[in-house]
Amino acid sequence: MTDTRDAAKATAEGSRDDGRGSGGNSSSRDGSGDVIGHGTWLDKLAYELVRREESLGRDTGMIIVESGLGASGIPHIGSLGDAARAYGVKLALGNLGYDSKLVAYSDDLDGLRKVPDGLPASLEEHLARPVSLIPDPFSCHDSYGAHMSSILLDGLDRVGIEYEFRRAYDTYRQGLLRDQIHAILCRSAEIGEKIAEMVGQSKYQMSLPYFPVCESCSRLYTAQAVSYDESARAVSYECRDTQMAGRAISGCGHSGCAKIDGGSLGKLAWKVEFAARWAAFDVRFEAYGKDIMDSVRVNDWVAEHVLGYAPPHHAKYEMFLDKGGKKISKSAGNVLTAQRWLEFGSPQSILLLLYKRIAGARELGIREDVPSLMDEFNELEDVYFGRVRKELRGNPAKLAKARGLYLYANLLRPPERPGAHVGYMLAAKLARVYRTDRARRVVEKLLEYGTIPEPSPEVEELVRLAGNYADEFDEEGGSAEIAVDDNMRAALGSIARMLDSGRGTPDDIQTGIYDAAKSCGAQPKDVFAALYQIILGSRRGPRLGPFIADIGEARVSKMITERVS
RNA sequence: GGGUCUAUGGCGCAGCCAGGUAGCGCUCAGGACUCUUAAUCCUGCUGUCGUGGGUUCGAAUCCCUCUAGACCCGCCA
Repeated sequence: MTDTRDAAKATAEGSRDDGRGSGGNSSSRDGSGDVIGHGTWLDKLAYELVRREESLGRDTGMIIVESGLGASGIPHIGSLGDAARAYGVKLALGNLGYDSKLVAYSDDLDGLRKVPDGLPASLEEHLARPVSLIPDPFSCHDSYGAHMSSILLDGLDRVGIEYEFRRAYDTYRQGLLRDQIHAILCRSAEIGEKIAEMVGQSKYQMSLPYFPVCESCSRLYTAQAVSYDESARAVSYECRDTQMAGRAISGCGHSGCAKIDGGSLGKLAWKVEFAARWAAFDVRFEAYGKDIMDSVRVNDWVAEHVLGYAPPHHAKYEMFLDKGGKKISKSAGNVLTAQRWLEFGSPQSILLLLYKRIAGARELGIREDVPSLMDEFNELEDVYFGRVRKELRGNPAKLAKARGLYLYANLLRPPERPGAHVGYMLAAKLARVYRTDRARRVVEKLLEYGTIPEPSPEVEELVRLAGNYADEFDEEGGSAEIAVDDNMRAALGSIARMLDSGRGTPDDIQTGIYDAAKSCGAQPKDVFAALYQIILGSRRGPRLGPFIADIGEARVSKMITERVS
């Protein structure tokens, strides 16, 4: 890594940012080189990309990064990840001094191959039709495809990602890919051979890598392109029965001729479509999931050798898995959408998840990951604002990376000062106790504890999120066992009676508990622990006197009685 | 058949993609503090960083081998 000082770096130095993140740009002590940008994988990727563009001699005036959005199923958090990471590269490029923008491209001309679980079976009749021609089963958008895309776009909007939206439907209708389609179809035989050689798929040795939409029944895939007329720039096809996702789909028998310039509807096969788009839109970066690795390899070859366009720089990522280690399915049952995450976690927590790293698989669950990412964001904020954790002190590269990660999680627009840091689980626990008038009462408690100096909208938002978490993932803590011996029983009984008399100040209650424990020969420590167990389901908790006064003496008395008798 | 990822104290994980003292959370055990701010603090659980090689002054980290598990692709897009 001795070659990291060059023009790109110099440009990066010149760019003005917040003035803090660049503080880590000093040599690391092993002398292996300077930190690039903000020291994260995004910066490294952007740097590599720029170097490559320069060696290719391409213009870097406006670098397009692209993300493809599936529109055939409910978009899960992995789809958001593809776009968010591409946007991260755009930000890193900007930080290095290059203009860049994200194109979000909806594959809304893809055919519906399978009705996702949880959606009406009436969609069956539309199988193999382009999703942009299928009516929206929820009747709120122009089409099925538009409905699905809108869910993802809403997610992007809510985390603050900016993009230029494009659709396959418009792209083909406007004939934007006509030259690329022509070039590909003219050399389809050679491409078919190459695909067979590269990935073992023999299909395109027999048929053209282009799917017209049958003008009679408006289905894709059944309409099989049999020949291409180079001068007319049209494919002739026959609509035949075919197999799709393991089931038979009937063709209508229609024979037709489809122009490739937008006059007729149709699309390229995936194995060659990316290449056409990259060349037409001048895409310089596109991330991809490992499930389409083969397609990307073929597309790279097609771009390079058929279209004469050096393919974009890539980054491969693993799928997000759910906690069982299964791929997150697109069926409605367990889809982890951005919207669902945002019920419990902040936009920054989602971005932190996606920007933290790209390599490696990860199992993802809201219950486990939202609290830790929410807290991790606070830790990074502390690092960024100078309360450096000691293990980072001796390592400038890692310090820069931590700060950089914070910056990206804020989309490079960090706040002026750190927010109030409240542990997520603490907020959730308090929210679990105070279910009515939650925001006000939890904030009151936090003030009382000295956790926060004053109420703020951010804290209220945290309470709202943590409250949703508490409601959704309510741990029935009452099930834990308490060792109740005779002394303990007597003490708890005595406390219950005291609470029933109901005239205690918080201090009276606190003292009363202690006295009851001692007079019954029980360890106060154990009695307190038992009470926490009964009330909160945990071994510890807030100071009990004020706490019990807060939630109601009668209620606590009842909880004790129910538990001990 | 092809490919990718994962393997780190009792449990769960971070660190790896930019090599530099093996860390965090939880749990458990013991101790300090004669009622506890969500108490706090101390100590311990003696980690062959899956195996075997290689590169390096130095490897959990980079390269190769092997083992086990998971996932993806297999003529759908």
